[in-house]
Amino acid sequence: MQPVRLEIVKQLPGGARAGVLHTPHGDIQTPAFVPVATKADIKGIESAKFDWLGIQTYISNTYHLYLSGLDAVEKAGGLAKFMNWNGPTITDSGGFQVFSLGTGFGKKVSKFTSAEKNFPLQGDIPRPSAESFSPAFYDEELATSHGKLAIVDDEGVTFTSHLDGSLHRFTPERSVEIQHRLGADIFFAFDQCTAPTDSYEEQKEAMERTHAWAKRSLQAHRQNFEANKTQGIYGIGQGGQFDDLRKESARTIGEMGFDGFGLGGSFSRKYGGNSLQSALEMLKELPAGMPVHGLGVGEPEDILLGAAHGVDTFDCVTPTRNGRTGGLYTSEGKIQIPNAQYQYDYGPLDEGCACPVCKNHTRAYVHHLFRTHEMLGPILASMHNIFFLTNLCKQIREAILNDQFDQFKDGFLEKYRK
RNA sequence: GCGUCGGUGGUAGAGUGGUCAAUUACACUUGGCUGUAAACCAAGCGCCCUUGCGGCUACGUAGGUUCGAAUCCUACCCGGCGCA
Repeated sequence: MQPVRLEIVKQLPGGARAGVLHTPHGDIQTPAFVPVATKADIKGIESAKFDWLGIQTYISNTYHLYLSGLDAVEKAGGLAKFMNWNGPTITDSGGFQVFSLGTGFGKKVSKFTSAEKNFPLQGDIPRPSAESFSPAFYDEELATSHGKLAIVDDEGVTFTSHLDGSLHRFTPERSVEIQHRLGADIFFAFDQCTAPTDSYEEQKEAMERTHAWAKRSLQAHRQNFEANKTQGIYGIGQGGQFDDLRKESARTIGEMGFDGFGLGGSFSRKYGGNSLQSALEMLKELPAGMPVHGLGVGEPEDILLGAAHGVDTFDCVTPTRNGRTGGLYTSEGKIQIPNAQYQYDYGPLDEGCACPVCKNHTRAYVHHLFRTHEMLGPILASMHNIFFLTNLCKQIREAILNDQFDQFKDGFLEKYRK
């Protein structure tokens, strides 16, 4: 019996579907929004409040927990127990950090043949073979800030810790091993993330490397008998904004035998255009019934778009990062609660919102908390935002079940976009 | 009363003859945030306009020295401290 399985309750002709994602630690009603708990916490919100906010599961990060806390998590009995959470958990592979700390961070990226370089690898870090050091990436800004390097080669990734500049190395096998130790119900294969602005050649290279890493990640997982019974592994597809690459990637990953599929890439506007639409082309190429997760998809419009195509789960930092920095989601679009206009606004954060924050507090109060730099401000804002997105998914699910998805979507967007 | 130190933009506080409409921080105004190097980042922040290495008014008040003053001199006003 596979540990992770999607039960499709209803699927519309257009692709949108409502289902139940079964995991060893419980079911997830889909579509579902998955808050990000990078370092074993949804920033500012303890697990006891998760139910209250409609949180069914969350996703933590391999890279961050590897750098600090891995042993403590493992000794506690895994991510969920460590956080005193009795539901399903997910971990991301760390592939995004390679992108975020490497080529995606800053714009000055130059290539060189790293086989010529003599890296000061320490301790028991396995040195990659010279022939595997094909064109790699060197980030000048990172090198400047740490005096070190961020490198991708075919075997894996050598990187410097953003915390202390120390040198580390991830391979697909290493990422899987760490994720086994974290023990989440669902985890992701190690991949190479790209930016929408990357060229066709760069996307193709990253996609092919991701495929090779996916195969190795899957193999590393299947070889672990215990982990196979208790954890499901999702493969990640890449391809940027190029439909042919996306389809090829989906077919390749789709037939490898993963328990689920992740839409990879970065959908942030700061890296260029929006490649989400291209990524959604992947769904048509996947095996029927395979659960699909949208990695880093978290703007309401994007969740609606993804759900319309059949994406089952979405994770994103948007509710917590926006919330922490003063941005609130409302049914009439995003607002900046610290702005002067809310100083004497004694209405709820969002009219009609059923979240615990809106029931108990006013815009004027949250505005005041931000102005005075009280930590409760970012916390309340994050809570409201998370509820907004989990509730959006809940409404999407109900709309699908009631054959009213299109009406709901159009109605929501019309109001949201003002 | 005498002596002494000081009065700079919303606040604190730099500057002590030209490169000063004035460093910096905070405050204020606004924008951004999509698998979290993020309780963050960015822009603006005297007035005017045909927005320009533009004009005008500004560093307690009033004069003065100087080609040129927030910066030097004089008087006055105000404040801290010390002595009477």
